[in-house]
Amino acid sequence: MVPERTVERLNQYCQLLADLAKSGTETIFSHELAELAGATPAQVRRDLMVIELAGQATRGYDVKRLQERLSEFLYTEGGDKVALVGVGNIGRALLPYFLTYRPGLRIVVSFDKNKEKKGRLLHGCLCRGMDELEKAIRNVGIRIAILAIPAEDAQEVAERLCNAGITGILNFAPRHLMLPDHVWVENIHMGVVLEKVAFMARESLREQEEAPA
Amino acid sequence: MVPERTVERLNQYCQLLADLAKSGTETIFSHELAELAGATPAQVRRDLMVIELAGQATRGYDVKRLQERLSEFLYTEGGDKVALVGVGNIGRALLPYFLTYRPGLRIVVSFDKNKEKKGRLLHGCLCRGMDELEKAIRNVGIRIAILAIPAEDAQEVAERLCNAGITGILNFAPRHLMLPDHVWVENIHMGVVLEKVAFMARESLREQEEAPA
DNA sequence: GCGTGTGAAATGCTTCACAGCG
DNA sequence: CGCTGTGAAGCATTTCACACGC
Repeated sequence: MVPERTVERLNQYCQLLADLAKSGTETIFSHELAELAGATPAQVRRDLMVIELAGQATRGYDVKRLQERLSEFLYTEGGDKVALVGVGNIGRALLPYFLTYRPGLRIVVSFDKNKEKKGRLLHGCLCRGMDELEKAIRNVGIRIAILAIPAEDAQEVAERLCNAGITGILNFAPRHLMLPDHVWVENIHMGVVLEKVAFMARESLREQEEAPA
Repeated sequence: MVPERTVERLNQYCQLLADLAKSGTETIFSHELAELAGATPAQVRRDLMVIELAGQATRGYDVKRLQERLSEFLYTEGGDKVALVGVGNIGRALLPYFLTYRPGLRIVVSFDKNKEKKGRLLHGCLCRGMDELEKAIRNVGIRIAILAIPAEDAQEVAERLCNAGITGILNFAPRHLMLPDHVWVENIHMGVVLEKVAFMARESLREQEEAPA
C-alpha cells in the first residue's frame, strides 16, 4: 500500500531528522529536507502524507515530532532483530555500521562456515557455526537476515533461512534467489550497479555532446 | 534513451550468459533467462529489443552471440578504469570481487587517508595517499570512482573527484552528494535498504493475514 | 504449437499547479 | 506573501495480447 520508494525515502528522512534533532534544529521546511535527501519539495510532502502529520505553512515541520512519528511508523516496538549470514568483508563492513548507527535494527547474531570464527565475538556480535543456523534463528525469533556469502551457496542457505522463519532477506550474493512469495528479498548486486554507473556516465556524456545548445 | 532498469538487467543477463557459455549451453529461451534473472519472459524480450539481435522461435537465442552483443553494447573497448576511494571493509569487499569477476571494469588504483596503507598492494591494487588523488586520476584517465569513506568526508572528496574528471560515482557513504549535473551518481545506502526490507517484510505479512482467502 | 517481437493498455511513481491558511 | 496538502497530469516501466514464422 505504501509505495516502495516512499518507504526508502521515509527511512532516509528519519535518519536525517535524527541528526538534525541532535544538532538542535527545531523546525524544517519541505524544501530543506528535500535538499538534504536529494529529492524535490513536492516529493517530500507527498511522502509525508502517509504518516498524517501536519506541517505549518509559516514554520514547516517540527523536527522532533516528525522524527518520532516516522520512527513509530517505520520501526517495531523495541526494534527488529537481524541475523548476519557470512562474516566476510561485506559482513564486517555492515556490523559496526548497524551496531552503532541504526535505531530500529539490531544484528544480534552472525553465522559463518569458517569454524575458526565460531564462538568469537565480532564487534560484540557472537558468531556461530552454520550448523546452528535454524536453531538459533528460531530460538531468538529473528525475522530478518543479511545474506553475504558466495553466490554458489546462496540459494541453499536462503532456503534454510526461510524454513527457519525468516521473512525478509537483504541479499548481497550475485544470484537471484528463488523463494516462497511471502519472503521479501532485496538484492544489492554491487557489480551490476557499478556497471550501470559506468554505462550511464558514458551515456549522459554522449547526450551532452550531441545536444550542446 | 535506454531505460535505467533495462541497463541493470542487461548487465545481469550478460553476466548470466557468460556463465552459461562456460557451462556449455548454446541456446536459451526468454523464459529460461527470465527465471535465472528473476524477471518475466516479456521483460527479457523487451530488454533485448535495444540491442537488436533476433532470436529464433524454435531455438531461442544463441548464448554466445547474445553475450558478445551485450558486451559490445555495455562495455567500452578495453574496459573502463575505476578508482576505489576508501579501503575500509567495504572497499576490501569490492576489490577481489571486481578484480576476478568483472570483465568490463578494472579497479586500477585505490586511495586511503590512512598513511600506513600508502604504497601497499591490496589484492594487487596499489593504494595511494589522498594527496595524490587528483594527479593520479588525471594521469591514468579514470572516469569512474567508488566512494567508500565515512559520511562526513564524502561531499568534500566527491567534489575533488569531479574536479579531477570523474563522471560516474558509486557512493556507499550515507549522504546525498551535491554535484554538477553531468556527474552520474548511484547511491547504495545499505542501512536504508535493510530498513526497507524489515518494513516490507512486516507489511507483506500483515497483508496476507488480513486477506487470507 | 510454441516462442519471438512489439503495439497498446496498465501500473507505479513523480511532478505540476493551485486552493487554503497563517 | 510563502509554504503545506493534494487532485490531476505527466513519465517511466511493466505487462498484456496477439501477429508472425519456424
